[in-house]
Amino acid sequence: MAKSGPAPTINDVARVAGVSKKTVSRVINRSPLLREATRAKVEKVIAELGYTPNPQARALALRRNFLIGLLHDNPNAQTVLNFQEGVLDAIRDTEFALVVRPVDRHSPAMLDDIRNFLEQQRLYGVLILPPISENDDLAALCREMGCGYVRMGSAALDEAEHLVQSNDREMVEGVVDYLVKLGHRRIGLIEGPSGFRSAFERREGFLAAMHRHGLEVPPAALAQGNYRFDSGHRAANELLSAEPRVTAIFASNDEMAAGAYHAARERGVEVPRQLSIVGFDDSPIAAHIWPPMTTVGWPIREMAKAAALKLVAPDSSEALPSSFPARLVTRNSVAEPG
Amino acid sequence: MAKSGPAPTINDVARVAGVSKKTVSRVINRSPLLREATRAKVEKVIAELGYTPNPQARALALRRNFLIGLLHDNPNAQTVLNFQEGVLDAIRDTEFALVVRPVDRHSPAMLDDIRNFLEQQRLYGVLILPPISENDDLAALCREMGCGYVRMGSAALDEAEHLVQSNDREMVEGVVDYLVKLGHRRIGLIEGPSGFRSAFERREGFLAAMHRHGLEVPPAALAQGNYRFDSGHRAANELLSAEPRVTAIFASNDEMAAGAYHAARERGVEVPRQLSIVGFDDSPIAAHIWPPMTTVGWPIREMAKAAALKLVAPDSSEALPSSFPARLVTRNSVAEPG
DNA sequence: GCGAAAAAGGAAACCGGTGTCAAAACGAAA
DNA sequence: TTTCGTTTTGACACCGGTTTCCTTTTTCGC
Repeated sequence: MAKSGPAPTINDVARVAGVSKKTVSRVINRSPLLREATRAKVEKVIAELGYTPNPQARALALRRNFLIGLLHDNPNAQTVLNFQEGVLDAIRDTEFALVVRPVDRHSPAMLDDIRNFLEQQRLYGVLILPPISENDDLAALCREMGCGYVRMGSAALDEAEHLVQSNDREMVEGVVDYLVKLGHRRIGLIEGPSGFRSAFERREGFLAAMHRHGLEVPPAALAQGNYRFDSGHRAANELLSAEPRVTAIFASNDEMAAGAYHAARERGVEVPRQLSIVGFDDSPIAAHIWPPMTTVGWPIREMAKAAALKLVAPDSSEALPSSFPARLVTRNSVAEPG
Repeated sequence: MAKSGPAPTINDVARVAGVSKKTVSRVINRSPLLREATRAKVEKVIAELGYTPNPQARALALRRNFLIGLLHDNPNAQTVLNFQEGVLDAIRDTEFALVVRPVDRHSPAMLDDIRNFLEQQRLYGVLILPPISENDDLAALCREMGCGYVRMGSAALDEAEHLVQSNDREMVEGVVDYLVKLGHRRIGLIEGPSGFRSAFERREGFLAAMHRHGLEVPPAALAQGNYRFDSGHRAANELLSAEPRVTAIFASNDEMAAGAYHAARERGVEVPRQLSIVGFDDSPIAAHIWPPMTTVGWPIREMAKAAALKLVAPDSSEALPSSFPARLVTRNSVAEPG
């Protein structure tokens, strides 16, 4: 393995093995049209030289490359990072690589930025994380530019081939069932920002379950947040100042739930004895806050893996599920009311 | 801007503009050997056709590509993500893209994995985040493979051209000064894992400052952690069971400091009235925990930007600092003792 | 207006792979 | 041993850029 000098090329391999480059190419691509003896001979030389095909040359000749992009604008770092790891699980030992692109949802130039990015890099495809995965213009842009894409979402945002989905609505219903079973009747909701599909699904799940249990949801039990810590703090303050006070709060994500913890603490309301709190996402803060928070976790890493496979190997991924079940992570922020 | 069909190539531009491909290439590369009229003519056609050079073809011809890698194995998602954004700040509007590669520090195959990755992708260079940035074998591997690299670190790990550095040691000394000034005398340290340069620097800073103030550091005031939440919890329990009890704890990162919060709470020790706690990193948990944590923050995004520029534009980045000052972020986890 | 130097532009090869298609090698049947 | 039909293999063009080297054009002094 001579490591010095320029990396060996397909020509070097061909010359040393005494075959044509095309034959080497066939070996690399596992063509079945090869005699076993030839394959062995070439593979030996490849190993000796430590040859690796040049991905840029391959990309050029094949008119496609091996870069998959990750587009995100995410309030939750841990989710994004877990997602990255899940994608890596899928593409490790393949020639694909993952390029990331944080975007600014609030910038009016976002779509143009992304268009430039796609034009420049000519990605094989992109994976889109919520919340921007809910942007239909973005999906349309991908289609228009002939760029593969898979969206992550909490609802049926797109055709199955472009979607990996979680069942937020059902899970929220499960949370409400759980709280009701413990005896809670006055349950407050901290909603996510309007316009977000995930926020919508979670609210609908909440309202549906409350309705199913025959429980009222007065306006004072509904407060709006924006998925950020501060907004959860503010929203919880609203909920807690209404009488009769709610005995439980479901927040549409963990950050806001953590904000609710603060609000409760400031008011001398003890969690969970006087107030139960449930979050959503199972982000690290849920485990680290005191008392540890009961929340809903979704299998982000598996979802990421499925999304990546759907993009790079649509055939083999048909067997994989497109919808993933979240699960309740029970910790210590919930108790019987009173 | 005909968006349908295959993207226009340099040949299309040349044909439409009535010049040779070389001339178009000169325009793209801003060659000064061009008449203004020619440049204008070609640029007009480029704009009309919506032409973008194919990066794979460019990479092939130039024998280098425009991918920079991010190698990390990080306990802190927010840091990694901030870093990614900082890198993006630097390479936005350039042809570079950022490829991420989470690695497993504990895997014996790590170096081989990374070698394969570098061989396969032929990156322009890599950015290496702590803690694996402290791995000298990894740096040696990059050199051996002719791959550019810049390491982030809390000490002089490498030559200036390969390093972007924070001044952890000084900052920790500042923390101790601050605590001493408030009246603390018995201060405990939760160390990071041995073998980590950042952990070493932070400990040395701590010991140096204590020494400078003429304060003792009995063995019972030193506890070992591994940068994870649980280890902070355990270490704080050790510190808090020794008598006379420490009145302040400095933890080498925020996660461990959060663990110390838990330990204090479990023992009925009130923060900050009975125990002051200071963390390091200014990660989100520091702002979200109750009471909000005083900690040390470093300008990760600026450092990332500097690191990326150092890699892709070493000339222009000479003006940028290589060492960045951390700063104390004062919140509510520190009070006078007693 | 002329010649020379400088500037501008083009032809062809090349980067390292892959596709096409024809040639060569092989095996079985005659 | 020849023939014919498969398999294997190779020659060559091509992907979309850049580089080298050479020709053409322009500029300018005289």
